[in-house]
Amino acid sequence: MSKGVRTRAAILGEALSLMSTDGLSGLTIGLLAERTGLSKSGLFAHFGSKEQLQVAVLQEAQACFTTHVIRPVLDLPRGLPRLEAFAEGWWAWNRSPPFPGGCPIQAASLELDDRPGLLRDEIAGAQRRLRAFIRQGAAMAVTAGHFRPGLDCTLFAFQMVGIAFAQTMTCRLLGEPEGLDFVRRAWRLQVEGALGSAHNQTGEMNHVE
Amino acid sequence: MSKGVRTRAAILGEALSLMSTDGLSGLTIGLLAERTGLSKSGLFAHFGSKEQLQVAVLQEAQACFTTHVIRPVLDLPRGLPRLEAFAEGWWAWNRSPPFPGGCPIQAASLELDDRPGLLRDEIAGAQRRLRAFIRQGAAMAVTAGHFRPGLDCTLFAFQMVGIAFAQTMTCRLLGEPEGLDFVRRAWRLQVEGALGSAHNQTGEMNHVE
DNA sequence: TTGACAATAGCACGATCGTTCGTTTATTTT
DNA sequence: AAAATAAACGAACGATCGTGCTATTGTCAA
Repeated sequence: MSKGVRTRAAILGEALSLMSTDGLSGLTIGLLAERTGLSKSGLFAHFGSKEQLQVAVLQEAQACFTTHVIRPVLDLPRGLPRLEAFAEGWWAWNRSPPFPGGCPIQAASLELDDRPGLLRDEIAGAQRRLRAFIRQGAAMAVTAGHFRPGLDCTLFAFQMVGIAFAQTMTCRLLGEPEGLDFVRRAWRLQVEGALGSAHNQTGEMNHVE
Repeated sequence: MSKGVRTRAAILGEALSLMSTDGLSGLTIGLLAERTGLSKSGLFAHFGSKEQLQVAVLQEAQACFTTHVIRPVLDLPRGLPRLEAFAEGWWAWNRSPPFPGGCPIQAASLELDDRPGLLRDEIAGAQRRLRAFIRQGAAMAVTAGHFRPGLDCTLFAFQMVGIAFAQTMTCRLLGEPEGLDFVRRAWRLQVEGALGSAHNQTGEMNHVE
């Protein structure tokens, strides 16, 4: 591993921290150079432009998410077990990601949604891949007989994304300690609504007399 | 209405548009002065500091939301009718608010969640009030017998906020035209899960044989 | 160990940032 | 209409922004 890639990695790590608290627009070359102990121009040479730096940071954020949340659950059996583990891992990531601030991808999603360009394409791709992962996870649960046939897995992914956003708002913006409870209960309701008919007798939602 | 308040209102209107596309951090005094046809210093004098300008813009955004979404539904009967109308109004607001970009409050919620200060307090207050409105709306539906007794109205609000965020991501970032369908179906599932037992026989979720 | 090359520093640039100040122009009140 | 006050301007400030250059330093293979 040559010197170049090593410092580049260090820069990206520091950039992730900075971006998690100050957002993509708060990620400034001067500030980043100061925190990494490099000169502005020395740091700049690694990326060639601000936009390429931003793209690199977004990709680094995705890689970090994959390492911390996605990869660990791939060892688990397909279907509900993997999906449940992923959910728990995701909630943990959202509450306390390996950065001082919140999840950079979530923040960037709302920051960039009205500004077409390379950056929005990058973040949109990330969100599409995440949704596809959830959708496929739900589909596996259907195949395995955990979830009922005919479940709309795309809608399932949509709902799960919503829970994640609501969690960030509750836990980070409002700082409510019981936020994680709501997340788990909302998720439980969603899962119970998707279960096969064999398991559909339990849960808060069923008040059929 | 004196001259001062009139131009101040014009400034805030333009500021809302600018903020909806470029975020709070993209709301710059120079740019705003250019768009309103004022000089930088002339505009600046209206607020005294950048932070006070930002606070004023956040408050203006709340007032706008109240006018467009909250107030119209207060004429409707309490309980489910009002709640349903609010939902439809909110989805419409999220998809196409009266600004060129997306909902500024949603964007600011994720932009500011890690930066304590006046601005975060302002936006956190806005979100708390919104949640309280939803919670009370659900509570009225319980009182009216539309929703089942014992419904957790706080959780209900949490879930609804999640749907709204997921909608913004789907419709604005990903640009999927069918996004509104998912919103409505997710909302329908949530409502059906909250109905009183008299209505609980219908809907996608019930596959009890 | 030296020569080739990658990595970093230093400096300067035009632009824009938020902010202050003194002045001038509009508006309102007397 | 004149006096008093409010509103807007123009110019400048130090700071920082992203981005070019030209050196200088460091790293790695021959």
